Amino acid sequence: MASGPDFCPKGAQIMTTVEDKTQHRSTKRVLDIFEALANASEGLTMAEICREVNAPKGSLSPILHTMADTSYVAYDDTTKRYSIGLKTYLLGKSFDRESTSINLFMAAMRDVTNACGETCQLGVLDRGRVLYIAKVDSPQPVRLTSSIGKTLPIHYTAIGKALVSEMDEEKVRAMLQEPLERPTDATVRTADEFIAQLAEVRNEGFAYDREEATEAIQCIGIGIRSHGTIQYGLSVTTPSYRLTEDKQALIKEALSRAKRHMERVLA
Amino acid sequence: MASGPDFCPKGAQIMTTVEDKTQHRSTKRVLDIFEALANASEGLTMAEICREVNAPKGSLSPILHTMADTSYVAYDDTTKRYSIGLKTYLLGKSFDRESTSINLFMAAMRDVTNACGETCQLGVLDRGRVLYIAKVDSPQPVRLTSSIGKTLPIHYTAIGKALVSEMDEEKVRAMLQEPLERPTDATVRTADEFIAQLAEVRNEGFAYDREEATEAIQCIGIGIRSHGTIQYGLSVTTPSYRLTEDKQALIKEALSRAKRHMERVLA
DNA sequence: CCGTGTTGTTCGGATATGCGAACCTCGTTC
DNA sequence: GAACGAGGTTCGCATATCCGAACAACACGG
Repeated sequence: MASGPDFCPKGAQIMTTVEDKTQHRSTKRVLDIFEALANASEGLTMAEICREVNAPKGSLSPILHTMADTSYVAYDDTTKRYSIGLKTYLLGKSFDRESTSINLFMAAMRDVTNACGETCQLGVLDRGRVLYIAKVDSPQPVRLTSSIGKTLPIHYTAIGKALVSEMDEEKVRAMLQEPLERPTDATVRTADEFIAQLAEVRNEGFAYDREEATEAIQCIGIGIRSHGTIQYGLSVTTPSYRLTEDKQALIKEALSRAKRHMERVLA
Repeated sequence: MASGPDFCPKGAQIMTTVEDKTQHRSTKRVLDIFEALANASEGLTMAEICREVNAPKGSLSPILHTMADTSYVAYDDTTKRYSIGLKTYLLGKSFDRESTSINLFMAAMRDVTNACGETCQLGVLDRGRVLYIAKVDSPQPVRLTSSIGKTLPIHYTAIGKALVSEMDEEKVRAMLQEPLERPTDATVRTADEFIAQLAEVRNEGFAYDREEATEAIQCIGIGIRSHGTIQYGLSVTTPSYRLTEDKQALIKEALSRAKRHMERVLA
């Protein structure tokens, strides 16, 4: 195969982003629609969906119909907006019925939040970024908008650093999209700097986000191991002014305890 | 239409069931795969999925790859089984984040279960059947397998009767698949009988399943109205031996109270 | 009542997807 | 180690899907 540079498995695509390889187009569309709808709390019109998934409405029309007919998406006739449907909601339910681990994780996270009074988050690596999959809010006044289901880059999140701390350097470099996005002045500038930080994470067992994602907010993270490799990242988020020495010790202790619990569950 | 026996909109299909009309095939496949995986707690092999969705593996392969690449399904390399993935779980989460009503419904249902000590269920109409969307278990020893996400016919469920009690007779008849499935001796025999029951439901405000679905189990249901029509059905399930006169009064009171709460929420 | 901006549908040619069977790669069994 | 079965991939041809633009339906504002 690969008979020349003109080889292109999906000829018609415009190839704006390089991310698509040998994906099944229709399937990707369905999933992209789900994702777009999940991120839009008020629902989306067809035109908006077209923009999000980068497809003409003529193509999306039959897909949306099928999804609506089966209640996987809901269609509001008065507002002309599509949103996540009941069946989709139930799909998710069936997941945490089966996968008891998620429930046990949540229990461990509640313990952490109880112990240190701060928000606790759980994330995994998803295509080079941190995907947040669970959160237990601190009892303190709410701040951070809930980011469950959203992703952030690995290079300015404690969970991200924890997740990749033991991976091969090349693999990690491949995940970094240079130039590195820098939401604050404290954000790491270069891949080399980032790689250096990972050595410290390995040494200490904890990963830090020192106001690198958001001003005046810090995180402490730890990696959760399963079958030999770090699969999950657990973190505690706190405003800097509350992060005294004692508090930091408390948080680390709570995280370590949760790590032990979770790793026992993961067998 | 029906210009001849050779008319067939999707030529390649074998057309075992008559249910497909102008659905987008690929989309339906994706959704069917989701549904199959959701119903299989231990995951499915590719061959099993092929049977479930009635498609050759050559066709499903690219679809499953795409779904797995994006974490919407999980693939266990050692057991060779596919199951619902993290992203799908998060889709569901995003639903109850938006739709606050589901959470408020759950609160009302917990109140019902607290008040009468029995299992409370919530369902909607989905393509002529009752789709169970939420449940609060009674504190009593567990029995009924959880049926969230599953469907049952309308003709032997209290929720089903409540849901269709105010609909046009023809529409209701269209939902009944004759001959009527009869899981117990008490199950209604004919469409006419069923239609007659609905008049009673309208009169009394409550729908009953008197051991029509399962021996020795009864349900009392009530319809929840939104924008003028009954959109949800709420029910309490209890073993017959526990259903005394007093208990029945208690249940009806709890259901009525929940109905008021829920309808206020629905605006 | 006509522009203008929506949402959504239709249609024919271009092209990706689907089917089915043969093939591959492992384990297992005898 | 040959035969077998299960999970998965590949490939050519038949065919369903996609694109894009034009069209239809409706709402809103002047």
